[in-house]
Amino acid sequence: MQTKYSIVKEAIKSQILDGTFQPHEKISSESELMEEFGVSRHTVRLAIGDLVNQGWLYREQGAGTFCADRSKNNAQSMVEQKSIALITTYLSDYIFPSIIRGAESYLSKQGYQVSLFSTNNDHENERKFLEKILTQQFDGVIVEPTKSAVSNPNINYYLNLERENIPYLMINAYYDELEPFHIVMDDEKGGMLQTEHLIELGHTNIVGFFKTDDIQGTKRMKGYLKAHRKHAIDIQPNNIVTYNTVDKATKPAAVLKELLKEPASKRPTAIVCYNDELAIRLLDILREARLKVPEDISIVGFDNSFMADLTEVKLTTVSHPQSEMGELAAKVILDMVKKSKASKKQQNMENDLIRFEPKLVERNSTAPLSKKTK
Amino acid sequence: MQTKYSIVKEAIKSQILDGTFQPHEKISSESELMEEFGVSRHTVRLAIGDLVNQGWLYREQGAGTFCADRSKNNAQSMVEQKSIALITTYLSDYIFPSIIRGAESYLSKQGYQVSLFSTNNDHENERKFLEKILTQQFDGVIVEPTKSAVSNPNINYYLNLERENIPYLMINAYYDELEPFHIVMDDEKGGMLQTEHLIELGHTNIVGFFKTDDIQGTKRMKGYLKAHRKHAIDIQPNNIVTYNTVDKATKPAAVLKELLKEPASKRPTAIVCYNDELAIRLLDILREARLKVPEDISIVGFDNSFMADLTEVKLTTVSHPQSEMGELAAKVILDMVKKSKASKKQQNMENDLIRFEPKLVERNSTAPLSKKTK
DNA sequence: ATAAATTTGTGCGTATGTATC
DNA sequence: GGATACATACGCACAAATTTA
Repeated sequence: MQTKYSIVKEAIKSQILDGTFQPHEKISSESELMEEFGVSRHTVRLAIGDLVNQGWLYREQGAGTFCADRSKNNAQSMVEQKSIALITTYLSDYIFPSIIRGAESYLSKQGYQVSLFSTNNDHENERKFLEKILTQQFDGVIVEPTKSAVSNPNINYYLNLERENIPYLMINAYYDELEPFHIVMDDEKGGMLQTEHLIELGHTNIVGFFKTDDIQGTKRMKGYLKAHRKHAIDIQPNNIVTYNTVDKATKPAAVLKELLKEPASKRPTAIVCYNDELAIRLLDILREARLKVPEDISIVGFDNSFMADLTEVKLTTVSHPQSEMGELAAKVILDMVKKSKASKKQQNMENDLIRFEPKLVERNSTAPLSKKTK
Repeated sequence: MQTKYSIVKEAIKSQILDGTFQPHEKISSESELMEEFGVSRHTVRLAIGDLVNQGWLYREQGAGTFCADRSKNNAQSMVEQKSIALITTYLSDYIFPSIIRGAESYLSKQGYQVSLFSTNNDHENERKFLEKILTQQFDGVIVEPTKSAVSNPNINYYLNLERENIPYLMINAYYDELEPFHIVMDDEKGGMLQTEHLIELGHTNIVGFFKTDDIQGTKRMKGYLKAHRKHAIDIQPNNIVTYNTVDKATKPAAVLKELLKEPASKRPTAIVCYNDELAIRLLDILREARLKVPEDISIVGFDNSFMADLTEVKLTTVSHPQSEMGELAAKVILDMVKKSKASKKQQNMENDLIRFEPKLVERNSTAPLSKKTK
């Protein structure tokens, strides 16, 4: 070892080994080392660069160069996996592909790999995947909660993620027990928008269909109720219909059929739907009943999915950021990953959530209450 | 990656992965690389330095820089990942989510992890992902080819997969140069089914729209031609319309508009579409032109996607196995993985493909040629 | 066999950009 | 906002090892 940079290298290494520099302690800056050893900055950087590559040091731009904590990943051989896990309820249906795409494309661009897990809204699957994620080493996890409105049996697995310092965040909804960072719609406001839009069009007999095993559905329902209260409109007893994942294909359609049997004066003149998927389903029922949308009955969807634009009657609906939400989730999780790697300890985000503002998207499935149905 | 040295780095890594540089072969000298990339020697050295540290290259003073033999250091802890990579063109659109779901659910059940990569039908992205897959260790790869009808610039990467004994298979289409195992529709027969159905309904002036930058489109077109020949029907010169991914949103719609300007006696009475997505798009055009489907004009889609059932006019279309195809692909790839692990040498499958039989799904977008348009 | 050319290794100076405190 | 520290990039010079004429 006679080269200047290896002299510097060895000197620094000694200082680490003899405890002059403790783990996470800042070492001298490059310019200080220049003076100290009487070499150029380039030479200092060569030495430090080698030590960084060998895991002795790590650099932080703007802050300094720090002694690494080598007690940790000794055997780990730094495979540089760079992968993020993405757990969603469904992956092929509805707006989920768009959300996933937003996340996938951003993460790909950043050189991360995306591993997909879909729970089919089943807690058992969620548990299996969390186990897998804990076993292998993922850098971070994006979760779309399974049945977020009911209590979650897998809380312990999430706590383990925290213990192992694997950052995670939730989208669309969150488990209340955990208070994780989450990115959601303002679903309550969305529900209000849907309902107020109809009220402003003159409707007072508005039936609402809400899926209540996830948190979005309960919040949208809350918005529906609030809108009625705000405009001092009584809600007909049969006008709130709740359903679950299991009966989503049958119950709302059946209930609507029943409601339509009422005489025209009593039956609802407008429908608020939990989402576009349901709205499209109900459109079929209305068509069968020979009711014209929006002349005879108005209907509002939620999520502004591709479906809203596909049918003959273009749906009035509420915007959902979809791929934008996915991309934001990707950005935030990478940020969390970076921070967790740097500090190796629990971080606290300034905010614990990001909320997207819903907007009403007016198309032609809603119209003012017409005379004949009055 | 915008820094110059990482551009150089990635470029060199690509050349290693695509086989330009074989193990122990000398790569270009630093001064050659300077000229080639138009950067300073310092930058070249940074790039090479990184790659040396990561084990891609080794340097010999006075002799040159050489490609390392990476097949050796597999001692690398063998984490028993059990993961499969899935490369598709799109992941959020159309029938792809269903295919992916079929594969994902099966692989999950078998304890495999699924990593998703979507190319957006761009060869450049496909290359990036193949590099990633070669770098990390995947057990197997399912590929949905990007622009399968045009020659593929990434053939070398697939050959490298074979060299490294990573099994792969293709779905929906395949690269002709490679003769990989593939699972496809019988697209030619599908095209015939579409066209014959219309011919049997009495149509003779049938316009066909085909996306010809993937192999499915060209095969479906072939089926369209065959059906005409079989029934000895001449094809009007303007009745074959081809388009590509880039102009799919504009060209077919514009061409159809032109065709509809013809007098009723000359204009087509039926349309064969490359897929349902296009059919839905064209339905909009027909609606604008105040033509009733199927009374005034018949239209046939392809793939039997969820879209076919969503619109006011339910599309007559050709079945696509979708999630079934995904699941089969998953089964086959696991089989190949098992075999490749057992024998450690090139396997030959008995068959080199599985072909799904298409079936016509009759709904109400097609009708017998009516008197008035005759 | 020797000299010349080539190629990597070491080292310095300088400038600009960007992140952090 | 300003100071500090690291990140990227270009230029030059000479040394040491190897190959080639």
